[in-house]
Amino acid sequence: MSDAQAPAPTSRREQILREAARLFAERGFHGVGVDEIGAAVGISGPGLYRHFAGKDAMLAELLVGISERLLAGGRMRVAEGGESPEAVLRALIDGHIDFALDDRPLITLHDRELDRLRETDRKRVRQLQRQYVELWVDVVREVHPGPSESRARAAVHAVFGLLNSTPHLGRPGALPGRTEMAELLHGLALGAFGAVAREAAEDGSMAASAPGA
Amino acid sequence: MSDAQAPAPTSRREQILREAARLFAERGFHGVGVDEIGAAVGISGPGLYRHFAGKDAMLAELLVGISERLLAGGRMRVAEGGESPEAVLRALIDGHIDFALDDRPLITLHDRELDRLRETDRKRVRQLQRQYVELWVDVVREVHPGPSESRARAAVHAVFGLLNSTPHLGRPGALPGRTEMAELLHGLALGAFGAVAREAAEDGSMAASAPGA
DNA sequence: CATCCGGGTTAATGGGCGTTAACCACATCC
DNA sequence: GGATGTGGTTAACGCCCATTAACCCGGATG
Repeated sequence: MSDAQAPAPTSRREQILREAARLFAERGFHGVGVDEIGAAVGISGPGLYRHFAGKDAMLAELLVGISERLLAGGRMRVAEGGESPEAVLRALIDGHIDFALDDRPLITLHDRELDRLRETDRKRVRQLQRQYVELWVDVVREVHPGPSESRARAAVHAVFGLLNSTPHLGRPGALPGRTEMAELLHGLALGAFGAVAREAAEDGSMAASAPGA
Repeated sequence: MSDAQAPAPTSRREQILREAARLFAERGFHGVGVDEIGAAVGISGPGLYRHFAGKDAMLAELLVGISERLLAGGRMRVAEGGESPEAVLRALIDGHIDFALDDRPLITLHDRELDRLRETDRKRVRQLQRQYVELWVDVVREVHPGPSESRARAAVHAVFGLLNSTPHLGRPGALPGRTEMAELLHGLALGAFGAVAREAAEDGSMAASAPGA
């Protein structure tokens, strides 16, 4: 009915990438054999070389791809510009959460296997990541004008760690479902950012804030 | 026979472990060769086998070791029991931050290479981790009685991600120094935990979704 | 002095794995 | 209906690397 011979729909290549991402995330780049990746998509062994130059090329495409999509998504949300900086920040957070929850394996790879790339690809990924971070930093500083740039940057890194924590979950149903999880993460991230502002306001001394019990 | 155990403070074995941790964290377990580890401590190649049964044994000892130390530290702080649950939580946070900042490579390994362990070691590490998490969950719920247990657990996981974010830093001096960083992370973690309480207070329902079942 | 033995060394072994070679089947095009 | 190209297959090659073998040396031991 749909797609008959459209220019490369969702087949093979992407299927391979998806499975490779999952396997790499589970057992690490070096921990996965080419044969396993093949098996995961029904073909076996060197058949993959009809689609990719090699194992490295798969990883490179995955990492560059996700970095680009993250940055593009972020830029889009910033460009759309909500009614306020706060709205933009919330949009950034939600976008990142969607990524973390839906593309869990990719998020894992993103900060785990970067060093396995060829110099040139690695530089590209790093640059994209840096731009993404700076995007957040700008928005955060707009919302919370207090803290220094380096503080804001560190906070952004930390919140990324927080949002990306989903991959490290305990398997069973010991944790909330997706929508509740998204909502919770959103709140945690906002709370963290709020703290950096509050802290800067009070400065130095310990917070010890027992919020109106 | 004679147990002339030299009280050697930092002896070989530990030196090897430290270097192995650093290398594993940098390039992944499979990414670093036995020869490299040897070279890092001045001996070369199979000389390591005078100290360890094999490469796996090193990783196992590292992961079990860090998990035990984390849990022991946590238990100690809980046992000491500050003047209030809040104080205990702050102590837990500070302890974890010290770990994350001082034993960066180990923290990295901790959630990166767990699957490379033999079944038995892996189970042990998982159990230690779980106990550590539950320790936090109890304290958090004492401080913030609102949220459900699964929410609290997810929040703890997320805050771990936040606190462990230090390894993923950009290299240069684009980030605060150690003491400032510790203080900042402390504030972020508290802010995040505070948020989960506030959030639960506001909409107060929907917590009843029993997982699993 | 002879003997252990802890801690090293280099050389050999062996398996795993990425990649390449050689070959094949089918659809499409002219 | 033969040429062609696309997506597979299995077998072979070669490297990397963990582990083991065989040998060695300095210092306690006695």
